[in-house]
Amino acid sequence: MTKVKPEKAKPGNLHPGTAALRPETLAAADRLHSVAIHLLRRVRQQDINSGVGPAQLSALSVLVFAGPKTLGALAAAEQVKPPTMSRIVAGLKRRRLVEVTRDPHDTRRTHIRSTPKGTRLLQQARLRRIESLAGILTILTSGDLAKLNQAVEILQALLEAPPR
Amino acid sequence: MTKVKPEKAKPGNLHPGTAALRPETLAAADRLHSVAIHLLRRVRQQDINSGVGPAQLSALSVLVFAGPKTLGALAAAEQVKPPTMSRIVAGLKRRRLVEVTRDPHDTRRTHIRSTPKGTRLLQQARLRRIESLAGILTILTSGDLAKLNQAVEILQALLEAPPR
DNA sequence: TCACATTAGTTAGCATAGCTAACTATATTC
DNA sequence: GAATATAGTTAGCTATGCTAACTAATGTGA
Repeated sequence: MTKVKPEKAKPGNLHPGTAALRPETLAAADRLHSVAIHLLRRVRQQDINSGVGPAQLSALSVLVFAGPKTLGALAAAEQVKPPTMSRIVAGLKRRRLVEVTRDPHDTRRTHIRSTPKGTRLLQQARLRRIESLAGILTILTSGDLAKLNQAVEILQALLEAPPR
Repeated sequence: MTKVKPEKAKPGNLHPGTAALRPETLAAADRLHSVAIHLLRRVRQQDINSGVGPAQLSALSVLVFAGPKTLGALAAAEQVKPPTMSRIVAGLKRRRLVEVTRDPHDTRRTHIRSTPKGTRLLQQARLRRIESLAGILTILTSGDLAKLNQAVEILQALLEAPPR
């Protein structure tokens, strides 16, 4: 947290360029929000077993699935400022989960990549999460699972659209 | 983070009492997991405007929507240990967002309730989140919105079922 | 070419948030 | 009434977020 203390805001004018939101859209957003929170809270418990903090795990995930990145690019991907990412990477490096090299053409830049150990650890942590979630989903009928998949597809498309 | 460093785990035996998970269930869990992460990451950006940290905001949310709680009950609701909640409540108290009183029948216990200021702040923060999410959902056709609502209902039921 | 501006990361210092261990104070139990 | 159990707090560690200020390297332009 920073020292910012607005603590005052006028609801209704938060999306200046957006027309008034319909009540049913707001209600849907509310329920979706709540369900997403509870879902992730459930699976997040699994991460304790990895022995690595959430920010390090998340950054490592980017490196494993999107390939090596410079520190700045990694910070941007994680929506975090460079000093924060600098420390997260230091932690990963200390645990030998990533390798850091200097760019030969621009020695200001650093390239960060997951080590085999890092990739292994991430895959296991990810599997634990996914399995814990899948364990919940097994109760579903195949029909309900299909409906769920449909909704996930809709949301994926929505999130890929550029933010207005 | 604590000093726990298992960093080793055997996938496949993580749910001892659970039969092997079907690949399509795992795939569905994977996609659902990913979409939930990106969704919440998007709305979480709104919280910066509240001037209160995420743990305080979340605890305040419990107090506003579920009513007053003892420190222990609040810690349990937030899946956090008592010392952690003790500090979170101290922060909320310092900002005059909650009131803390002692139980007259058992003076070890403290009762924590949101102040009007706390309730106002939370409602505004919540509205910002919901509106930012609803803003994304407005792109949807009413058919897609209905499908989404269905899926949310399915998930709600699933999460209310007791964890095995 | 050399001064200046820009860019990439790091360091320092602050606040928040998680934990365990150890403590205080109060209730409960035998 | 002594021992035990329960509710919270304090102390001290790690981790994660920020801004401000720094170093070092690169790019630009007169």
